[in-house]
Amino acid sequence: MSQTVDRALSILPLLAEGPADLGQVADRLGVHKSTALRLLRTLHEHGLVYRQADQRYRLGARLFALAQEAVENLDVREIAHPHLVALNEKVGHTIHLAVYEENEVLYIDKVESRYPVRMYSRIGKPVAITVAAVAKLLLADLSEPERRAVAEKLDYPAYTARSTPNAPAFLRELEKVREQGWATDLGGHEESINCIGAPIRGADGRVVAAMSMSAPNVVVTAEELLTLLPLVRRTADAISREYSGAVPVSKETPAKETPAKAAPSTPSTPSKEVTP
Amino acid sequence: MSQTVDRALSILPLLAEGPADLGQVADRLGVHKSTALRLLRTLHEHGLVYRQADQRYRLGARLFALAQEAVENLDVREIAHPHLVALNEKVGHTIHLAVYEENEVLYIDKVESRYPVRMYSRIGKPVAITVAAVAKLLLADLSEPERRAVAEKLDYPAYTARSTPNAPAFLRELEKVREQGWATDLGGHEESINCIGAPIRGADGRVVAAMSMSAPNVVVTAEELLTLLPLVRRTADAISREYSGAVPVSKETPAKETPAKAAPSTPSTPSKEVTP
DNA sequence: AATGACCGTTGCATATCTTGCAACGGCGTC
DNA sequence: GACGCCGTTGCAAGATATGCAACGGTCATT
Repeated sequence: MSQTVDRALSILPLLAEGPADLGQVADRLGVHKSTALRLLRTLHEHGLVYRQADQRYRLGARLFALAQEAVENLDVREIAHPHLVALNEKVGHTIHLAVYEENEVLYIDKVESRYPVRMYSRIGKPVAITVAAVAKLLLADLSEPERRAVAEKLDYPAYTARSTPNAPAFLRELEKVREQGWATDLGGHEESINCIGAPIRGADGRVVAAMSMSAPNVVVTAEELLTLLPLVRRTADAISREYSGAVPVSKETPAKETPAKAAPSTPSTPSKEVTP
Repeated sequence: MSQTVDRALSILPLLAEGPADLGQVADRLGVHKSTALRLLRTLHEHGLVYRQADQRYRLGARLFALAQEAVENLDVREIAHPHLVALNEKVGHTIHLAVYEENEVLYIDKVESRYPVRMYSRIGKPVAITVAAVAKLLLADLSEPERRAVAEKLDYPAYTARSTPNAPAFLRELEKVREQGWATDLGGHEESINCIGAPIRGADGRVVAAMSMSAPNVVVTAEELLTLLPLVRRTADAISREYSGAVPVSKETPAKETPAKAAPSTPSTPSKEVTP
């Protein structure tokens, strides 16, 4: 809606591919060099792009800082983190936390496995949306027409033989996840890795986030992993309760029923917070 | 230099403080609501801001993705990472990697301590520039006038009694670091935490990054930590050599076979990730 | 239930701000 | 030494962003 800003912002994904010089940027934007120069200057002043020694432009430092602050403002994350760590310390496997936003599912927290086998995933990375357990959980909560709309638009890459092949299969899977209240990814993304996940719900029952536990076959089989499902679900439920306004329980005593905050229109508690 | 873009980008740090509605954004920008609306729309289309259920705006998902891609395009990081992991596996302490950019020092990689004691730091977070070992190393490499210019502009927060108190003291410290080729932070940021660091140099001898090892007093004393200095310096030197174009030594260095090609414009290896 | 206030949204006319052009200067190459 | 390449700047023309005023919806108040 604003041409100038639109062009300026288009530079960012372009630079994400790698450093580029003025001419390249101008060409790919389809504008005159002088125009590109001025846009880059403005981005530079805001720290979003950085000019390296060879005069080429790269994405800048403030981008990290912004992303960092953004992720820290997500209150689900704040609340969930200690629970995730506790679960990780109990079972040792990798724990992920993810949210759905604007047709994308992305990890917002992760606790690394204690086992030497490392997985590659990163906070901020978009998730393989058609197969990941957390993605299924988050999408399953959408309304039926929404689910269908999303499912139609997706690609269905065949990561493995067990990847979700197409939209109908995906929708069936979402239906199943919706009913049972938990999800799995058994080798759907990487042949040797299984995940189980559970939803985290807000006071109104809507799914606000999803968590999962992942482990490679070489550590535990899928069946063994599934025996941990109750643990995962309990953790997710505990997070849900706390997120919905319940007082954090002191220990692992599932404990006291605290009156859920009934206020439908949550008083605008400014979620202002300061990082030490 | 471009007013429109300037205004649009000013919204981002504003939203980083927390969600805000249209009126607030317009006020703080000093523009009409309709103008703010159009700017926000453009930002929204690019995924940089997200509109949550209560209609307020937040920083968006693409911001993470961009920061992520950006950090992965840093070739120093690519090269250093396996070395950092190896060092961490040997000694168990937390390892950081940082670069200097535009008057800021920021972490671009981190390998967590194996010990239960966690430290507070995050990739992307600006470093406590006046006390951190990595900051000293990076600034020490600047020319004398540059160092002075930077040192004058800085604030010198007294995190602890051992924090660098002022510019002259900082410049002396930088001089010392410059001569000895390594740096420490002994309780300058957190009373109970010590760090030792070493510089990573490019082919031309300039410092391109710095790494450090951190450990709390309760795990090892400062003296014990200092006995690990040779290990840190060797690791840093190994990274420097590889970054300068040398073939990775086959010894304990990770098995990443690459022809001795110094080309820095290496296409980043598509990072495999695993879905929960 | 009706009213009023608030907030986000839209169409439009004005004028501000951006754009492309052409020319300059630095730099490495032929 | 001259040429070509790339980043940079001043300027005029015109496209584009801006503020205004009005609309419509939602929520709180009476």
